[in-house]
Amino acid sequence: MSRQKGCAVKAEPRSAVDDVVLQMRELISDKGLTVGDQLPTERELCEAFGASRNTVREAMRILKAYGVVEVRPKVGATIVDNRMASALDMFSFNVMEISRTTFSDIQGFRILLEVSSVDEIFDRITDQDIVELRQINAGLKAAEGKDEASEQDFLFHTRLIRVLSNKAILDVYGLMKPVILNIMLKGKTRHTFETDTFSEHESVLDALQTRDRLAYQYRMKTHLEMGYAQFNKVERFEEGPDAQEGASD
Amino acid sequence: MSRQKGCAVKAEPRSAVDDVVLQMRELISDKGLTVGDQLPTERELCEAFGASRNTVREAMRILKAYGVVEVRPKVGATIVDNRMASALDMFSFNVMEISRTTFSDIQGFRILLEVSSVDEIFDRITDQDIVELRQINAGLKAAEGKDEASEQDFLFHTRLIRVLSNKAILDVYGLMKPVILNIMLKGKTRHTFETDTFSEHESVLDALQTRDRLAYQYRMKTHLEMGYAQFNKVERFEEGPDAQEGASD
DNA sequence: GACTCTTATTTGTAGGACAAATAGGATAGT
DNA sequence: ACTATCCTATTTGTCCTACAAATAAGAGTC
Repeated sequence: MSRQKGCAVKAEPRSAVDDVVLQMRELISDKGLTVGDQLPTERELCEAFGASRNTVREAMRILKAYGVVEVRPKVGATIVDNRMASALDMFSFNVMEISRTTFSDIQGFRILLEVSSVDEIFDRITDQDIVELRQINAGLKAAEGKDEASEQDFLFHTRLIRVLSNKAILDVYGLMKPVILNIMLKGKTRHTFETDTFSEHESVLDALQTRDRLAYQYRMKTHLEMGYAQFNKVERFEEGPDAQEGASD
Repeated sequence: MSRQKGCAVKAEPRSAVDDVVLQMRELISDKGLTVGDQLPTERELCEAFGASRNTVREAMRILKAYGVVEVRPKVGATIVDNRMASALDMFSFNVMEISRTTFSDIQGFRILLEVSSVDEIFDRITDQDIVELRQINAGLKAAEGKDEASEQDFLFHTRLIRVLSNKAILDVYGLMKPVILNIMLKGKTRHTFETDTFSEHESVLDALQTRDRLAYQYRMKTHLEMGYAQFNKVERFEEGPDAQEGASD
């Protein structure tokens, strides 16, 4: 009933939810809130904006979808910046788009990211990182089946990428996960993971540990191309593995 | 009271709203719905998914925020594709400083992609590519305003990336477009584009033409870091060499 | 047959209730 | 005195009902 509320100043025929979103944006910039800061509780926002809780919640959903806030029970809304991840997610709506992308593109992308970033990686990697990478690789060797092994394989590479401390790249990796897992599984057996993949990873880690750039680049590139070669051998140009895809991410 | 998570399909500890979003995505891809098609009414979705209307509405808000659906009273939800506009909107949020990390991440990503891919680029680039790149750069110089100039700037870099013939990388570039445009616009004037940016591009092209790898890498890296420096100059927040609180997550 | 009006349906908003999660204080044990 | 555990108050998550606003479709009128 009190739908007409005090906003007579600029009472556009905007929806109440959009109105609240706008007021929240103003609140954020007016108070100079940044990442890590908290927003008022839902009920406080209701009072402040003269809107019902439903309306405030729908507005909050928009901000969440934008990757601008994160909400936890009891704690409330915290300002974050996950917009890149949100953007990727919203464009992954056509999962088919990226899935149909030829596998070789993804693999070429990975070679670029993991091999060419050698300088950054060497600058940043710590002994602790290498310890954890070896643990993950041990987990790969101990994996029960192909699926678990490929998960560990993927984890190994994302853990490596993580040392770049670049969330955008990590997000992209997450987006490509379904495709990458597919590549990893193609033409491999559990035994392959346990032997070849494992030792390839180990040799990469050795190069990392001794800070041997050339060895790292050569071994990592060979490793990645190996997987791709395996893939080509089996698949040969066939396409369409979307049947069993579950998007577990 | 019927909050017992009726979906026994795969009862993950996901929120009900996220669950509905997922089911809607499945519905869309299962039925092969595309732009212009209608979704069932809210109440039908409630029944279909066993969720309350509020939950369905919040899920719908997410899809709306993603620019995937459009809702009109009485008519219902129509599938659209305004994702690019939504992306732009969500990155227009940066009245706040929350973008610093994102910006540096993206810029680091670009350096990795455009500088480190030098071998691939040199292998593949043709004279025709360089001709077109010079045309685009001429367009940059002739641009009317900042916005048009930044578009040309972006086009220049995507055209360069295009020679990699890697759709995955190109797609990722497309996704990052809103952020990249933002970076380009920060601390630049139309004049800056016309002089500095233009000549930096030209020197990069010269290096490409003469196949001078070192010069290419140096110039491109400098060019990209220049943009980032401009950005920092405006923000005026970066002090220490690396104040990374990269405690992961 | 064309126009206007009513109606039924659907979305938009409000407000209340309860469950679930949890931060922070209260309490008990050593 | 200090730690560990439990309790409570607060906050988000979900469901429900009710009504207003918008509007497509059909009924009624000229």
